[in-house]
Amino acid sequence: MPATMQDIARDLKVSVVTVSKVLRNQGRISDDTRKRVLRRAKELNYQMNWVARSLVTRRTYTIGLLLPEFAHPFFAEIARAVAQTIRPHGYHVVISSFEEDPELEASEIDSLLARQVDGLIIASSQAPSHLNVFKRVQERKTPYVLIDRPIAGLRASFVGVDNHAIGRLATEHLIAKGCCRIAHLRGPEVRIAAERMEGYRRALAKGGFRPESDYIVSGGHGDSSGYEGMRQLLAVRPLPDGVFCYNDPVAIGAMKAIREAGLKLPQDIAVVGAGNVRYSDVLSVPLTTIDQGTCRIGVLAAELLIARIGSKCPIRPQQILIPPKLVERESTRRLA
Amino acid sequence: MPATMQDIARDLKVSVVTVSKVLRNQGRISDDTRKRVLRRAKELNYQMNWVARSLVTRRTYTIGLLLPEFAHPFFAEIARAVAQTIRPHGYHVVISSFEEDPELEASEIDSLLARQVDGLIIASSQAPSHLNVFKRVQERKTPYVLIDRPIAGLRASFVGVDNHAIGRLATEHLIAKGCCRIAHLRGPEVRIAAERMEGYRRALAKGGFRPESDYIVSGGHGDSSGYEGMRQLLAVRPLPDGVFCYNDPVAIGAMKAIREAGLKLPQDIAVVGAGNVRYSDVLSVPLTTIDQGTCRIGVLAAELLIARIGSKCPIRPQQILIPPKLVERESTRRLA
DNA sequence: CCCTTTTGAATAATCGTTAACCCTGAAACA
DNA sequence: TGTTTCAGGGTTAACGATTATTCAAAAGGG
Repeated sequence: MPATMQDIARDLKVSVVTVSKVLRNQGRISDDTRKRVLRRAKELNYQMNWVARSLVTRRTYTIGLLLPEFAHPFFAEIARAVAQTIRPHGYHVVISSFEEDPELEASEIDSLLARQVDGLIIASSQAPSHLNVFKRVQERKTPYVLIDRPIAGLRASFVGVDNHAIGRLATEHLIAKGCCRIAHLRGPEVRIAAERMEGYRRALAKGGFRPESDYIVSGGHGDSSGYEGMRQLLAVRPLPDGVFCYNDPVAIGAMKAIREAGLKLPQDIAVVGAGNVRYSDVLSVPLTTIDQGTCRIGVLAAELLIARIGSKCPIRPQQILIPPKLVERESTRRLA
Repeated sequence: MPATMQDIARDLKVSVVTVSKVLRNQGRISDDTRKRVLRRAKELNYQMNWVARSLVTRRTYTIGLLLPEFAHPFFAEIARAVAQTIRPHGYHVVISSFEEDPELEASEIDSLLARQVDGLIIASSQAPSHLNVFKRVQERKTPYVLIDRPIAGLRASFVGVDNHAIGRLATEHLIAKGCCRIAHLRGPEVRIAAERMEGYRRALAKGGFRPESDYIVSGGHGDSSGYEGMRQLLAVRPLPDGVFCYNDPVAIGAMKAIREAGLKLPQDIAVVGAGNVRYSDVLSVPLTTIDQGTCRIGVLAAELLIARIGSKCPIRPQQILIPPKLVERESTRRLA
């Protein structure tokens, strides 16, 4: 039903190629013809059929964005940044979330490849032992950039935050604030969480503290696991006077538990989160957190990908680690 | 580089069509041929080229999702629901946000049409006087569903919440809780905000209260405008003892202002939000709010759209209003 | 006036699949 | 024996663009 180049060409008694050239501003076309084509195109309300163009140019101007879940503010923010960064280049983003399910992730990657996306941005949940999907991506020579979660043993571009530094910054801050029994609500069994904990450990050691295993509680990445983790910590004696939480939601859950226990925040227990998620400054006790430059992750990943798509010869993988920044708020504002 | 049906056909000395038929489970093919094709396809790691298929079938199995901004939890949630609902049907979603800019919205819609999406889901920011974009969509006969924000004068399918009921529910709840000076922090100058306010007004009138114009403050939809709006309200005498806020972020901002003023929540001022956004139950004073069935909006819109795409003959537009539900939490839990 | 350039546009050949028809040989039926 | 029927496939022509090549006419040059 919508007009095609053929319609324009027929009406004007020129060839389709001529129309195509005018519309792309390419090739030698007389001013007269150009104007007639343009006019007729406007009259017919012509819109390029991108599917047809993609078939021959092998470019869809579409990139796939694969996220564990995009209701999570962190990933939502990244999605926004990616979309805004690529739009000026004429790209669109096909988004998909796989709910932390590696198999679903793999099948979605294949699906996006079949749709001929020009590139992929992935916050992957694949175990380092299951990298077949990525082999398939590489065979196709579809550029891709990993974000947030690096994968050991995969030579791929990556944009993320320095998780080790997050743990270090948070812990050093708590030490500077005079805490001497610093606990850690760590995240799930993935690399990022391990790195943050390692940063915490190093900072503790450097500060002259001995790490108590009672002070480290494992959990997930939601506020409920933060809440439960904190309840567990509240049973430990002596009570910790500072907690570094895996991320902001966990910290928010932890703060709830602390309040419910009748303890004062930050006087009795100081809390540091990570992520600088929206609303973390609007809580009853605004949360001190480590900003991971969420927005920049999206922007940089997108720019990196676009650059790779643009260049013919494959550039060598590039790793970008964004240095985190401490954002001090009330949850650690105690007499130092 | 990736294998095509031709590669398989050549290797097996059959025609491309035969391969195509096998891969689609269509037509009469002997069991032997079928198996050989399937085997070779697997060997070559064959993946359908959806662009090519789309060109001839005129189906991309892609829908466009247009949102004002998807870092907002409300829209992020909808996006998730939409994506999950359409995935089982083989659809993918191309997402785009237009930052509340009607012109950008229009150009994105055109852009998505050019990409031959099978359908559109839009939370539009178009003024009722600028509906040319939608005329273009209708001309193409691309099915679309409006969400969240209805547009007067547009015969289109719509899924949203009953905003009038939201205002009513919230206000009646405050009245039931014994508030007698109920203020309203209203949203921006759009229809939804007006409807919520109308619900508030009606409920007030029905409860026998006279609406004071001082008690209604206009604002935006972010927490900062809630904060400032509330500061304005705090200067009014007599002080309100209950506030119905346009949405949860506004309510969160308002609660911050109330706390800063040294007032007790909910004893001095009770607060009701709307949206039941994540984290609204994890605040220092968990927020009483009106649940708009965010997830259901996404699911229903997606199902409606898929149904429209599936049916040849255009079904008549369908409007779905989801009844909101009160979620009572601490921010209004006072002696009734 | 003939030859070379330049200009402007047409032709032909894809791109990877699918839709609509057509063909062939063997079994079934009369 | 002649006619159907049907299984199992092949042929041809799109789909709506782009790229590469070719070509005719006008323009320039000696």
